[in-house]
Amino acid sequence: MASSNYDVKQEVNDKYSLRGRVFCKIREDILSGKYREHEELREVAIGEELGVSRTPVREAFRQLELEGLIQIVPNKGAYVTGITAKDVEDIYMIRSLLEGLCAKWATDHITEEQLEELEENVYLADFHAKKGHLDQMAELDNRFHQILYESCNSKQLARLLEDFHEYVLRVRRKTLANGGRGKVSNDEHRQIMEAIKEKDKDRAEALANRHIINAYDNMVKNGLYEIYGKE
Amino acid sequence: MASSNYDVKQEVNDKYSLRGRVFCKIREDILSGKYREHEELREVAIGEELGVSRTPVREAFRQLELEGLIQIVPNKGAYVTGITAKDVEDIYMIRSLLEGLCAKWATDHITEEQLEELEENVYLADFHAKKGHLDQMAELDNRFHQILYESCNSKQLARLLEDFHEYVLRVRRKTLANGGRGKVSNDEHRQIMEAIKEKDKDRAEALANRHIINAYDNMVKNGLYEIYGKE
DNA sequence: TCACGTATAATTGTATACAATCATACGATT
DNA sequence: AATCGTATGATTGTATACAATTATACGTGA
Repeated sequence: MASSNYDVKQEVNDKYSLRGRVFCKIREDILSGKYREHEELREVAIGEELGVSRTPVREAFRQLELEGLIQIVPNKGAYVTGITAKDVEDIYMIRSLLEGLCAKWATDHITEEQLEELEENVYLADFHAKKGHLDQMAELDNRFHQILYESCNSKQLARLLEDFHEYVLRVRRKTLANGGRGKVSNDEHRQIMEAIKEKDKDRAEALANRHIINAYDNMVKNGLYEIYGKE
Repeated sequence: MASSNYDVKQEVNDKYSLRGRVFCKIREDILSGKYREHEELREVAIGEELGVSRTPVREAFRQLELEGLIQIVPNKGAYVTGITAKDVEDIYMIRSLLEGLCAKWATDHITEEQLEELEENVYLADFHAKKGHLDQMAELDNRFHQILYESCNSKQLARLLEDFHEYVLRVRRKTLANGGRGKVSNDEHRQIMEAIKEKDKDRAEALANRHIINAYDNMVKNGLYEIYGKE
């Protein structure tokens, strides 16, 4: 599962280079929760763990800082950024608008192949929802949105949404594992897919908008973001 | 003028440290057009120019890559990213939505002081518009939007908008220097300010939306983005 | 003349060494 | 006992050295 989540960065940051590997590894460790919020990351420790010197680690840190995953205090250290409840709410509201725009643009630019993959995705997800296969559901959900990003014909928007998508991974993973939402979420995917298929871009936009808001509401309803600080 | 544009990054990247200075300097040189699109940036050359070694330069490169200003090809080099006409269009459309959201949120959270500074800003800009003071107009325009970013009560949204705001600086600067738009733009600022003052968040959102679209339309109308490639 | 391969130079990638800064602990002074 | 100052250790910041990779130039062969 992790593979598809981080592949996204390959273009800008090929993970087969040392630096790329270091970057991806630290990022994965943060997103997976291995490094906790406000934890201090030491250059040598991480370097030794990954078998590299401080240099690649430092460069990875600079990037992670700009991604917002860590915060570097000059001459002091690097600390894992805490995501507050407010941050999560903001990001979902922003994402709602952007996913809507993405769906609208995708309606104009999606290819036959991409549309078919969307249909297949929804169909498969239906199956896994019935079976209760949470990992596959998460994977398919990722892929559904990824297809839309790819088909919106905008590198700028795609880059932005990919960043957000990953940023809330810590939260989102827990959300999908929650009862019922997987099925409902996929129904919303189907509606979005059908709107795009019928070239109704305004409906696609509105549905995508709603889809993200619903995901957020569901998260709040289940108190899933109490895990984050109130600050 | 440059000072206020780059101050924004101070928080994440204090410019009084060596690395911060290097980062800001290179960024400024790219935004100002000193380094042209697709130009290759060599670590030693820039290091010598700034009187530092390759290490801080490399770290700055990593950040600039993530900001989208340069692209690093492994084992080859760092190249200034070209902004295409399509990129500019996309960014304005995205910004339109986000500036709208920002204005909406600002309506709820703006303080008396911030509102007063907005009023003062609009009043002053009116004066400079009549006098044809383009530099001051640009400065006030930056500040107007910056105040909104600060008053929207969302670090996430503010960070995003600040990034975009800077990203299109190369374009925007030319736009404002264009006849008439300065005055019209400030009129739109006034309307937005008044909507916020009257706590009409939906109107503020719609006006802010429109404000960015208008800026873009004006740019297109004047053929100002022909300077970028068509790719 | 053109194509290919090798050698050399240039540039980036990584590791290490040293300098500067910050945190901690201990002791002196009040 | 509490507080301040200093000393020591730990950590980051920067510079440099070396390795790996890539680009260029030249020469050889067809």
